[in-house]
Amino acid sequence: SHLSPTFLLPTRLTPAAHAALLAQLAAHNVPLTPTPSTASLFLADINTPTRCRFELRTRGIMTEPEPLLTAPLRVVKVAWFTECVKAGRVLPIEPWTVYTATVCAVVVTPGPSPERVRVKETVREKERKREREREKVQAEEEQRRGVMERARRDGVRNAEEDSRWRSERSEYKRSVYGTRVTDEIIKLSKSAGRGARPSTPEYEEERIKARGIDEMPEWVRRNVKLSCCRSTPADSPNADFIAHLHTIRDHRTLTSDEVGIRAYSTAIATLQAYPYPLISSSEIVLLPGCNVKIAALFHSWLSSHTDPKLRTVPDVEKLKLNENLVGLAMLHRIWGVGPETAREWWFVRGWRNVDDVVEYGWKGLTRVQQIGVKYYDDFQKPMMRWEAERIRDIITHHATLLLPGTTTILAGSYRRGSTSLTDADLLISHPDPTQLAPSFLERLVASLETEGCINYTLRLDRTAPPGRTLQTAMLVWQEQQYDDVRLRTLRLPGRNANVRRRVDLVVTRPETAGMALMRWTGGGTWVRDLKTWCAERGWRVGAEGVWERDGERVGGIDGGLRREGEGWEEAERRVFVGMGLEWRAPGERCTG
DNA sequence: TGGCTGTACTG
DNA sequence: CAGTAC
DNA sequence: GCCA
Repeated sequence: SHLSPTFLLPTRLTPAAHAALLAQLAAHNVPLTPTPSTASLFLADINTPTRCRFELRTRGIMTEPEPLLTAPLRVVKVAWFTECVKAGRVLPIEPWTVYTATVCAVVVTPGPSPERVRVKETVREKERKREREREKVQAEEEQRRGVMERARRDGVRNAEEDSRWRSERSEYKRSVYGTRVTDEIIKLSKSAGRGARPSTPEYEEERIKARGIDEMPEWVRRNVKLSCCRSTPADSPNADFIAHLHTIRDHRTLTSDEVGIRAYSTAIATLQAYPYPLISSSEIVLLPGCNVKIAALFHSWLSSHTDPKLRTVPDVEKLKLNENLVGLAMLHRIWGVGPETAREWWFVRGWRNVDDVVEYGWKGLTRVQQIGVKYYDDFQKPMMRWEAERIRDIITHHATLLLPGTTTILAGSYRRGSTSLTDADLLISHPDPTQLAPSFLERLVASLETEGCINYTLRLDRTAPPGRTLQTAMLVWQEQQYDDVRLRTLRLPGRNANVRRRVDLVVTRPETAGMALMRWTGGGTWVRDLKTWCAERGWRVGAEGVWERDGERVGGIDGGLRREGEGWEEAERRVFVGMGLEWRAPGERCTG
């Protein structure tokens, strides 16, 4: 009661905890104020003054640090209050005070009010929780019924309902019966260990129909889980089914389900590496990174239709029709808009399309989001390989003017062989380590800007702390090729109709060229597994791809560009060797 | 039952 | 720190 | 969601 107007900052509090605390504060007659600008005491779960200042600033309250005795405003740990309650009396506030300050200005920001922030959190959390619950229920149901049980029952029912499946030599029939039998095998071999299979005569005939562990690729038999240790081509005989897993992973992305993203990425990478058309769900369970859930999805897909071209997974189709997800995906496609922002715009602000974003929120967007919105359409358009090559040639030209002897290579999906690209990743280096000044990237970007090739710099690593060997720039590119007719007849600068492209530049010192090339060639899961591979060996990847063990550089790994005319690929090859990995052509790293 | 690749910029 | 990107 |  003798306290000043108090505001509870919701930062880092769950909505439930926030609400509970508010109720508790009210119950103890703490004078709560609904507007932070009128408060002089803030309760918060924040540990640093810097963060306090930031939190207040986002609420339009500009502060300067001020000594405790004279400060009119202070931020205090929530724990102070809870301790007081526990002690049954008012404890000294000083030990819990994180930040003391004076207010220099209060700005009425057009941005979200604290209340909106709170609402935002609530909605977001609810959404996530709802998703989690839904999936948990679904998963439990899967477990309860059991893949095997379901496969068997469905197989029987289908066979009885439709005599076609019995009379025809349809692949479907074979697969259903194959499923039945091999599920038995899996059950046993999973528990008894790989390769342990029942050899009773009644299985002999059936085993021919479904692929057994002995007929699996070598990496399956060896249970190789990391995609960097096997070949993953771009084309898969199971592409149709894999596409459904992609849909689920996209959903997990939009709901910020990190674990789900990881799990489905692993499964996708495995199936993408699997060279045979899948016959049964039991076959899937043998694959590393795939288990009953993926098998259930496959079974669902397999039994959805006799015609492989028309097969679907009902649960996935529901996702595709979910208008919330469709909307979120659309907003998420804006460069600079991740899952959090997409959810806030869609659920809290109610923006339904990119035009809504422009109309109602333009001023509140970050700079890169504005650029992302501006070129929304262009950035969706795929780029042909020759375009990436042109970009490479132009940049190489400029780089060489700046520094003769510069060498470049296109990485990313271009190097993996994609025919259509979403961006161009260009690596730049020089065989002589003494030649690459820390400012090289900045000067190169400046040069390209002067030339008019670059519209915007989305991000640029400025001159780096000593020891950094690698710098990146993320750019918006537009080829300077004007409308010739207008230029000649009207003598006007024609309208440049060229599509804006995303271009990433990576300048690496020659010592780390091989590593950088690996990193930027991808794909995503491949690189992740590469890091896992190294972590399993006690190796660490430094920021610029320097390989260390206990602070020492790992012996034998030499991914440097050599002066003697050796190229990028050679450098990368030596990294493979040094890490004890078999060389994989870029086209075999298509982990999706 | 815990852990999941790892780093850097921006606001 | 949270969000985003590679 | 899968694995150790």
